[in-house]
Amino acid sequence: MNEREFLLGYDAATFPAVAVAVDLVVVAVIDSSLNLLLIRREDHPARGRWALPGSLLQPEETLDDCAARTARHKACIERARFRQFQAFSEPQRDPRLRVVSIGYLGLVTEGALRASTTKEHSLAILRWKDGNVSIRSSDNRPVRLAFDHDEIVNTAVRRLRIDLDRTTDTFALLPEEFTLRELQIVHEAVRGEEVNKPAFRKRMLDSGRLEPLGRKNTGGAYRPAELYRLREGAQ
Amino acid sequence: MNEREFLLGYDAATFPAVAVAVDLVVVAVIDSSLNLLLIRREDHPARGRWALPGSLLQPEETLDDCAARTARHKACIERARFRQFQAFSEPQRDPRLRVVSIGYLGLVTEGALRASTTKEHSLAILRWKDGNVSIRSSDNRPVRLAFDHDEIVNTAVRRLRIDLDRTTDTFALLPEEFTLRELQIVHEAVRGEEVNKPAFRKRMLDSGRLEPLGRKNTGGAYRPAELYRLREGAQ
DNA sequence: ATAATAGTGTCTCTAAGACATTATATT
DNA sequence: AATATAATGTCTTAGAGACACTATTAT
Repeated sequence: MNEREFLLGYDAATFPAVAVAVDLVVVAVIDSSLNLLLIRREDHPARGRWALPGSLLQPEETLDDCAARTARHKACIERARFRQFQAFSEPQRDPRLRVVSIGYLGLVTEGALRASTTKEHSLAILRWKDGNVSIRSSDNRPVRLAFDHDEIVNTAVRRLRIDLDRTTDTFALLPEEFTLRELQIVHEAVRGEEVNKPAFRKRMLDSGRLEPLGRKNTGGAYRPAELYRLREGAQ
Repeated sequence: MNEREFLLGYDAATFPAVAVAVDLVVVAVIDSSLNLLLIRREDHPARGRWALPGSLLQPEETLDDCAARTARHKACIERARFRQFQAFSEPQRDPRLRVVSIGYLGLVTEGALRASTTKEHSLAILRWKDGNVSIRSSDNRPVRLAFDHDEIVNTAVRRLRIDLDRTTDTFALLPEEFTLRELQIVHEAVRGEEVNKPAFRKRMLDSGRLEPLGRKNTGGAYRPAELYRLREGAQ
């Protein structure tokens, strides 16, 4: 029997029944803090609770495709880049059926997050609290998400912090043109602590990632700051 | 309808048919190089090719459980800690059926890897080659693994390098008691480049991760080296 | 004694933190 | 002119790389 004959006779129905899903952690920096997009569950289970936007993986799509589709349809996010960070597989994590969920992190600008917060959406604030991420509502009350989504958010923000200097993903939290002060605020929000200004500026300017635009941000109060953008092809 | 009633009536058979699997990247350092455990495929598809040890996720187990089970049954590895690093989801990556595979990295000692290399197993050598990982047989010929396992290995070794200083996982590549020179060789193998000796020693000793044992490795040739072990609870 | 490896000292360079100072626009 | 923020300068400290040197033990 050659490989072709084998495949023709293979019974694809004999594998264990598992569903695969994607859950999105969509984050922006607003008022110097990380903000998280939540969606209210309209149906059981956990009806009425806040949760991460998610979808089941469809037969013809990759996980990246599924994340992009979920962002479009459930989070009104069109252009963000989503990155896989971890799979969650506790057998009872979804009471309906066995779902292995792949967590995806998407970083967007404040404007994009505000634009995608509709009636059934909400924003929560993420703060570092002795080594963990605490999720709070805008009136500073703790929020407990549906399913294991608290854990998914925790893992996502840890990964975000690890990748802060290692990749250029973090720049997706800023508009195309930004000032060094805005970049510093983003770093402070991700790290959960203040950053030394001269050292930060030197490090960023020496990194080769920034392209000065030779223009300043008009419209702000007091002295305007130089504008930069992420250099094309920067690692 | 409350949540309990909803769940009783929920038809779990309506989700898209996907199988979930785990693939193991089992690595040790032998002769100053990263070595990878491979298993020969006995059945179609890709019969006769070298592949990573893998299994389908069973209904009652987590992905971590599945990785441990696969290590026991398909790689003769009992005690290693496996860490998830990425999910692979190209729809055609397995010709039999839709399989989303979660890559797991396990670091073991040279002795453990040699002990688990049976008749149907083989070792390949991993080398950094201008930004990618090249997989070669012991006689230095390139090896092409089954399915997308080349890509899985590549991703695993990148992750290993990222986590080299960030976690204490790397110490699993060494026996319980080791010398600083052996630790340096492990770091050089993972990074794919040489390391400055005095700086490396200072950095390791200052890290607080090492506990000197006050003994030396007897039996070696020439001057014996101080023995250390990973300090309990070290981050 | 010799050889080979273990381990250290010194110098230099770079990066970061602390803190103060200068610069520049808006009010 | 006053003010709030942008941007830089200086000093210090810590860590890493280069290179040479000393130390120790098997042969």
